[in-house]
Amino acid sequence: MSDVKPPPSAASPGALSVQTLNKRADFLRAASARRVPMPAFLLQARKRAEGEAEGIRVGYTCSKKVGNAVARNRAKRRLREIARAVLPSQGVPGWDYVLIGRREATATRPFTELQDDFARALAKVHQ
RNA sequence: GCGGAGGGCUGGAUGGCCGCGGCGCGACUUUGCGCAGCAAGGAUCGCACCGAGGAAAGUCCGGACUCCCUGAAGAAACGGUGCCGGGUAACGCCCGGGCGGAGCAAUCCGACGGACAGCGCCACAGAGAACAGACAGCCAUGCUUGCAUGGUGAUGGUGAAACGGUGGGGUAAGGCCCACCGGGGCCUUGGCAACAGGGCUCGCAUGGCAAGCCCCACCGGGAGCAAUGCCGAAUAGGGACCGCGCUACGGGGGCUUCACCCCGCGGUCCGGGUUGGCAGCUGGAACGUGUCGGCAACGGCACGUCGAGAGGAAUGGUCAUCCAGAGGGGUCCGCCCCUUGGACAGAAUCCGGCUUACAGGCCCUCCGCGCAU
RNA sequence: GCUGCUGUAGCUCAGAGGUAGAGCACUCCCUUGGUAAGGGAGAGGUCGAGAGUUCAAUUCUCUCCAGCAGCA
Repeated sequence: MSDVKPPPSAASPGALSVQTLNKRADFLRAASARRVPMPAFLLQARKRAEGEAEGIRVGYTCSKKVGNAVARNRAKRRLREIARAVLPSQGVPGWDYVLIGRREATATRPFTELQDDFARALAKVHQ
């Protein structure tokens, strides 16, 4: 807040832009690629073909198995929050990521641990 | 003080830091006209404001609003409602009253019309389960002394239920007679009505089930915002059947006419394509306060307020302090310290209800018991 | 979001207001040298849950709870 920088002249594409997945086909393709299980979520990821889309894309899945509407929304929000915190620095452009919530665990695991889990899962999926 | 009944309100608070959705303004940027600028857009940035519930839930009722069908109304069919009166846009909801039941009471509960309009069912047991009839028994008469005829329905056993109940008198026995209770009919008084009170009369014509069919009264056309309308893109410029036109128009062969072919219009179905945008989309039978009418539900009037509009779907993450709550410890009994920790649950066209889920907290009214006065 | 449908034995399904059944599967026995088939016997059920009507409810009525479909 100290120095108000002038408005950016152009929307910076590339590493910093994170888009949200919302097509069923994208989810299906990601599901058939690599997956890394974690105590509070499951990460699926795939490297897109050339020219398909730009930047990092991420999707969230919380099915009815997670719980009622309140539990599902809460899990989705926490997943969004860790993605916002971790992906700009540790995500790789050209990849699609899908985060899948788990019952109880996604909502109750301490936030810092959840964040560390995600960082470790990303490292593992990139190898 | 203890126990209980009814109703209402509330559904953690404050502040950092980082984020999300909407709308407005500004910046930046794209496109078009054109070049002062204007219009439309943007997945970017900044600022300001707003941003879940009492149930947003279940989708059980009732509407508004759209589309479809239909000449109007009515009937039939089907479905629903069901004591009476009122409230309401409407309701299966709410209020008041009646009747029945529970409770010492406050109060609570009740699908609560009709069983002489008709049909049906009532297993097992039992003599008999519904216009009665007679297994045992009892009584009388007859005599071939254990049978016949007649009377009786008080007694027995069965059953959920047995053609009123209890008591007394009389009789061979028995509503045969009487009293009370219960019931039917008629009249009458009060009440808008449900119904209640009173009088007279009838020895008593007579189970239950209508959440069985049904009768009576009243209500209801069908589908749903994924409705529906518009724009764009893309594919096909299709196929089948029916009806109409059957050459008046267009095209073809043809000099022209007739005739023939392609075909034209409408409807239904099938096949193929698109899963984009905008509208519908939130100011309303709205909410708050006051006042008037009404026992009340509710209504009238006046003033004030604007309170989410997403679209793979926004309210979050984290930290600190406080406030309830729970556990432990200390205590000068005022309290202090540590740990833990926040019910049910998330708008999706919008309203009125019902039902179901719910940690706690606060307030009001009333009843019973105990104590004191 | 809206609209339907279904819950009965381990599985697939019947069922009428009066004692819950069928087929497959399971257990035991017979048959066979042995297995399969066949025959006989047996076990297994809060009829999804809770209220109500009825003398009596799995069945009738209401309210919940699950599961499965359809609609752009």
